Amino acid sequence: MMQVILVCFPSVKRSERNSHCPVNVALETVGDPWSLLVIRDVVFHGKRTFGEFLTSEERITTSVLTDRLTTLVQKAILTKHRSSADRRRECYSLTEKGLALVPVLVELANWGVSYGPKVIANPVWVRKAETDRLGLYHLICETVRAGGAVFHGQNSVIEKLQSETSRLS
Amino acid sequence: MMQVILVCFPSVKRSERNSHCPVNVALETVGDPWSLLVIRDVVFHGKRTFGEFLTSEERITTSVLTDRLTTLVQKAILTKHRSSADRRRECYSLTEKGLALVPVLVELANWGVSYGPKVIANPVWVRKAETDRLGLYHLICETVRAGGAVFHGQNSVIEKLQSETSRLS
DNA sequence: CCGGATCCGTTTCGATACTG
DNA sequence: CAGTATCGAAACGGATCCGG
Repeated sequence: MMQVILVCFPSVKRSERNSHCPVNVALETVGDPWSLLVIRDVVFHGKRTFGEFLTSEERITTSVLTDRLTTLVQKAILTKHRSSADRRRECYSLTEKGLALVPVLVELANWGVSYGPKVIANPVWVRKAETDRLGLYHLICETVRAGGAVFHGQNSVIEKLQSETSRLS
Repeated sequence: MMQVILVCFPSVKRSERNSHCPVNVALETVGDPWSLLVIRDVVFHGKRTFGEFLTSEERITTSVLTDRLTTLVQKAILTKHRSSADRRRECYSLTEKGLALVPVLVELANWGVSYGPKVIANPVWVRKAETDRLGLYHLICETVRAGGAVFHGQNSVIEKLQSETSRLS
C-alpha cells in the first residue's frame, strides 16, 4: 500500500521517515482521486447519501464507492448515520477533521479557475478568494456545518456571497 | 447557470481521461498521487532529475515515474531540459502553471500538521502559515523560481523564515 | 427503491531485469 | 543516468443480484 508523505521536516532522520513517522503527513487519504471526489460532493454539492454520490458525472461505481466510504469513515473524515428525515437512508457527513480539508479544496478550485480549459469562473467566488481567502474557508466550513454546501441547497455559499456583495454596493 | 465543479474525473479509461468535461477542472492532474508526489519533491525537496525522484521513500517505480513525468510535461506543469551544470542530466522544473499549485501543497501540509500522527511541526512554518498564509505561498514560489526549495538547498524557505523570525525578535 | 455485495474482464501498478 | 520491457498482482469498470 502506497503512502504519500507530503512534508518531511528535516529534523527527522531519514530512517525514521516512514508510514507512521512522526512527521507531518497528508495525502495517504486525499491522494486518492475517488476519495477527494466524495469530499467535493459533500462540500460543493451538498450530497450526503450513497445514491447521490453515484449520480455524479464521474460515474463512480458502487464497489469503489463502498470501499472509499468505509475507508473515509475509518479515517474519521466522514461519519455515517441514519438520516433523521428519511429513516431508510444512510447519511454521510464530514467530521471536523474532514472539514479541515476545505482549504485544500478551495485552493484546488482556485487553480482550476485559473488554469482549467474554457473556464466559467464565478465572479463572487473569485472576488472573495482574492480579497479574503481565510474568510472564504471559514464561510464554507460554517455553511457545511449547518447542512448547506457551496452550490446547492438553501443558503448556499454562493448565495451568501452574492447577498454580501449586493449589501456592500 | 454558472457552476464550478472541482474535480473532473469521467469514467473513461485512465489513458483517455482528459478535460473534455464542459466544466471547470482541477484534479485530473493532481488527483493522481504519484503526480502530486513529484510536484512535492520539486517544491519541498528541490529534486529535479529522474534519479532524484526515484530516491524518495515512497519508492515510485521507473515505469510509473516515466509515465507521470511525460504526462506532467504534456500538461505544462513541468518542463524538461538538459541541466546547464551537468550536460548528462535531464532536468525537470515547474512552469508557472505548476507553481500555481503551491497553495494546494501548503494547505495539504497544514492539514498534515494538524491531523498527522504524532506530528512534529516546524514552528516557523506553522507560525507563518497562521499569520501570513499568502506571504507563505509567495515566499515558496519565489524560492522555487530561484532554484531553491522548502527544505533543501541554499537559502531554503525554512532558513529564510528562521532568519526572518530572528530579525524580528 | 436504497444501500450495498459479488463476480469477471480489462486496465493499471509494482518489481525487477535490461539497454543506450 | 534515464529510461524500456516484461510479467504477475492488484485495482477498476460494468453488470447483475440481494436484503431491508
